[in-house]
Amino acid sequence: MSKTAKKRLSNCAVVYGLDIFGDRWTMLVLRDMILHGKRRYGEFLESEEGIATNILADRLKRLAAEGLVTVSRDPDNRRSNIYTLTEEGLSLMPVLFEIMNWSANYCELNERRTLLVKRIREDREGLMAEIRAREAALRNAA
Amino acid sequence: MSKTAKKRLSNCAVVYGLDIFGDRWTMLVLRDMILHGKRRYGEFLESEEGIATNILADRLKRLAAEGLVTVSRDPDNRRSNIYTLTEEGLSLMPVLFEIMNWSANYCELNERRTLLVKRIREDREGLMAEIRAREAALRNAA
DNA sequence: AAAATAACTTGTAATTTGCAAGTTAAATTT
DNA sequence: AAATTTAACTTGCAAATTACAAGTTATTTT
Repeated sequence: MSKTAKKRLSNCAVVYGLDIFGDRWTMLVLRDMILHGKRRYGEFLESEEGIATNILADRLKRLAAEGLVTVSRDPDNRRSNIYTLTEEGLSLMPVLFEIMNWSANYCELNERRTLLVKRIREDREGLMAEIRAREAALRNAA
Repeated sequence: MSKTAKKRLSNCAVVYGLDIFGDRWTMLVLRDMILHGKRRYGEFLESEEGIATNILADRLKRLAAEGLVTVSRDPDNRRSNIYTLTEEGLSLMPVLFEIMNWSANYCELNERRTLLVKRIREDREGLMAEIRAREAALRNAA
């Protein structure tokens, strides 16, 4: 039995979640999709953390395999893939926001990020609704 | 500049948090401390995921270095170290609970774990208060 | 004094990550 | 139509990390 399958059988919610999205690079891709609306391979490459191309390809493949994103060809530019968050992916927003909320107590953020954390703390539901509306609009435009 | 220092300067709250506690084994140690009240090296080794001894030692050292736990000698058995959550460590409960909440939508849990998630969803503040009271009692007993 | 316990450390094989160059399909330019 | 550029990867390989198994050290128990 593969390591992944064995771990799935542990039946622990923390293990389950960590195996699906807990990887550092996976979380950063999800951040870029959720917070910045990024959808294309090249956009993820532009993030300041400098992810390697083989790692990005691998993580996108895993996200799709796990059902957190869907992949489709851009009909206007068939060289491009478009990655879109599913409901399962979007429902990770609370996890992402709690990570940010915690970190904001302990690290120094620039003004833009400080405002984002303020919004998470004061109007988290509103922010989530905005992000969902943005994703719905993107899906309908396709 | 070391990789860790370089990443700290990214000033992103998600990166910051992931670098401190995002590692899979670190999260599992935190789970054992928060949910199960584990405090000793041998107790962490007993978890069903089967962490390697060198990895456990490394993660406990990092948690202490980052200020999420403190280490002290058990005065009654000086072979033992006692690991205790700090406020910084305890304040990760929302992150842990959101991971569990998310996972419970997608994986099958046994009855005990299902009840725990139910409690997180229905009385998260009560559960957090209980855990904090337990940790305070442990600190006072020392 | 000898044996057992608790918490590691060490050496090393296996696996993963990350770098840099290369490949393929599709679009654009010449 | 051919050549070049673009977008998204794949590949080979070095470096780093993980995990296994045995060993070490300090302390307690017998």
